[in-house]
Amino acid sequence: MPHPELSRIHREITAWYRTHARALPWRIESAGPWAIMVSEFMLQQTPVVRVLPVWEAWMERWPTPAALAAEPVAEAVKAWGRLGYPRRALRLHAAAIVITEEHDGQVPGSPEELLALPGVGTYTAAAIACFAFKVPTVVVDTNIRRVHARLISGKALPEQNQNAAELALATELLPESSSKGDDGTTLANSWNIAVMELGALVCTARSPRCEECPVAAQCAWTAAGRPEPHYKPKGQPWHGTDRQVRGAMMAVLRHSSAPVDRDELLMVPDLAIAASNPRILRSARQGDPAHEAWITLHALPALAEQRERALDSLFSDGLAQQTSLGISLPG
DNA sequence: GATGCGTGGGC
DNA sequence: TGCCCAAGCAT
Repeated sequence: MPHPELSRIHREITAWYRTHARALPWRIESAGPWAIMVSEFMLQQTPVVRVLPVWEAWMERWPTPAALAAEPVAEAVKAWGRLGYPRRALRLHAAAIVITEEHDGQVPGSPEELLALPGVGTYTAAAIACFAFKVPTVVVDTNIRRVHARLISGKALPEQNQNAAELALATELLPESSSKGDDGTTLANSWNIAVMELGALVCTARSPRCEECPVAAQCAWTAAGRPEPHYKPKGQPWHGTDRQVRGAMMAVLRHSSAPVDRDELLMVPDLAIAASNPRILRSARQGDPAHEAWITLHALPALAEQRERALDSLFSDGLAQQTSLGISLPG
């Protein structure tokens, strides 16, 4: 059933967005589909403040998909820096190649075509279509899910896994796109970005700023007395995991101009041994990021077997390759 | 559908 | 300090 005050909620949240939205560079008028697509890849599980400088450098260096596609994928991985989840850099590069070869260098505008690109899933396809091409499609991300859970369903948090009911709810809540603005924007486009921003700035996961919320009076969660979550989010282990070792190995590879010897990557955790290693000594200048990466890797108390496993997973993900000269980022 | 996948900041 | 979280995707 439709929410009794839905059109009021549409107005309140989109009006709030117009006065409170952050001025992000991929939101300005001149930001094209590629700029938006790059931002969406980087923003997958990574906060805006950390994306900003990397996005600026990326767009400066690769202003078009073809520019990125023309470079070895290792350059993309290095430029990705410390954003995390470096597989995203591989996929963005791969997507740039597909766009260059199959879409005449232009980011496609339909959710279906976007979905076929590497690294583009349901959310990213919808987001690019909505924000870059003004397609009035349903967008569902973690912010939007949380706002819906509170505002409509009266719960502190959405379910741990997105389900069909959430998609159905998001579809019901999407405004009609009967009238278009001068730039082709419909209320549906504005609604999607506005709800996301509300979730990011006000209706946050922890310590929501309900006193600043434009729809606090309509909020089912507030009306219910803001009950606690009905489940405990399960934290991801980090210390001592393969992921930690992978991350440290990737940092070494990013900073290595030459291929790295396999035995050095797998060297047993021992700072004394590491510090006496000729390669590491060579980079032992003060503040040298390459040296820092080596020290970090060899300070990890990881078993030899675990290091083998981590390295194998880098190979199978395509983040590292074995050449006759040693291990390096993929060509 | 449950897992694995980085990184760093905030509380 | 340790834990939680951040515009998900692929398998």
